[in-house]
Amino acid sequence: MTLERQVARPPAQSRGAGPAGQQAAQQVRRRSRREEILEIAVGLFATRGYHGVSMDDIGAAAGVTGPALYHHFAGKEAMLVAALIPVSEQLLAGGQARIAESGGDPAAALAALVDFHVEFALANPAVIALHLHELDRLPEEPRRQIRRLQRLYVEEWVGTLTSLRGGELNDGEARVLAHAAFGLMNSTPFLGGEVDRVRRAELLRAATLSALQG
Amino acid sequence: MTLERQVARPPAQSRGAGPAGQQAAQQVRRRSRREEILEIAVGLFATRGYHGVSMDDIGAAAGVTGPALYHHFAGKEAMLVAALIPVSEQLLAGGQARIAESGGDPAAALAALVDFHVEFALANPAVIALHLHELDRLPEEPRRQIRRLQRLYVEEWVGTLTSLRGGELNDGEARVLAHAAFGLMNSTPFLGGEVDRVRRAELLRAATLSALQG
DNA sequence: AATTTTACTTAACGATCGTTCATTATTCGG
DNA sequence: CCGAATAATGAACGATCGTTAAGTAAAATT
Repeated sequence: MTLERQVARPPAQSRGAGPAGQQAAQQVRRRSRREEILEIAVGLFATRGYHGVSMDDIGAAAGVTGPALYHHFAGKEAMLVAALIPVSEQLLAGGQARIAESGGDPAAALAALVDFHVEFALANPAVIALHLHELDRLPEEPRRQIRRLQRLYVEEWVGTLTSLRGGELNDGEARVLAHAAFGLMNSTPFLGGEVDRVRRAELLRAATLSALQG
Repeated sequence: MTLERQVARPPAQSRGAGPAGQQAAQQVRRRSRREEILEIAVGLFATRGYHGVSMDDIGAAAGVTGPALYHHFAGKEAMLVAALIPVSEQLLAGGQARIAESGGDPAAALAALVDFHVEFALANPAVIALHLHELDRLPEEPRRQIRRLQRLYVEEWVGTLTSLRGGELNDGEARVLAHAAFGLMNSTPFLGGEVDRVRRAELLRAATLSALQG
């Protein structure tokens, strides 16, 4: 009843419990333990919701107790922030880079944006879901920072769309279409297998481009 | 510190506290109190998450204390079920009706489905958001029932899509596109005003049809 | 007018949660 | 070999949560 926790972390016990943590200390610690725990927490948050997961749950999934997490994160909210901020930054940076590489051609920029976002969503379904669902669980300060990054990313899309269809769309309408495109491309975490990943990317790319080009 | 709750329910005090609940007892109870409370709860669930809202919160928003809610619902989970089941039923029934009215023409059926879903999403943004985010917070029994209804609704779309593009799409691929279309059309709760509702519906309809017709 | 029903209140319960604390074991630089 | 640093443990805290229970007052019913 009290000690049925260490389920994850395959060979485990390299720290703490076991008699000795001997071999391959550098290889096994390929990623810092902090990032390892963060990835586990993101998965739990994504499937059961931020409030639906306790610190003990996260610890158990990582092979430790709940309080042990406080050696890596200031608290539960800090884990959510640490998961969400890099996503917003990567999306914004990636979007800006794709536009810059398109040399002023709006059609090429849009295609590059769609390509980038579809790949990102397929590669990080859990974080995308978190970003969509759990942003409001954060306190003012970090939430505003994330929303600022999100807004900048959206504006990259809005600018590209108005360059392409400025005659028929004002900024507000382009924003509606941008969010619609995100909804379309971010639908990918909601379906497991059944269709090959490459084919799925192809379908989503084509559908998004059709939706945005009128 | 103890009695700062009755904020909502405009004239209020027709029951309980006040000296007398005199006029228009039939008109004011246009909807049953149960549905009134349910609508308030859905709004809170949608914006702050199921676990982010307490029974006391819901009660306070409805002008009563938390335990008073147990006269209308068996518990918190029962409120979520009562909110989600009718949505699934209405979507399925509406989708089947639109297809039946299209007399075997797949193109007309798809247009009718898109029209119906866009109108539904624009009319019920909070319930749509709930349906997307909080389904996993339910216990097995009602969750399975809702998922069954959802699946049947999706299959209506899949059938229509394969009738229309059967040469290029198998069932799994059509399912990916159907979910993508839902993501697109359900993006509407994520943007307040700025664009007129009629125009928004027009943009979403056109984008969805373009996305699905290849 | 008496009685049942409905809607609500306050108080309290057991459980769970995020977090802190004191302690212990392991790793590593000098 | 020693001592600081790191990582984790079990116990415990205050707070909050969903829920139950007992009692009250107005509305509906008879």
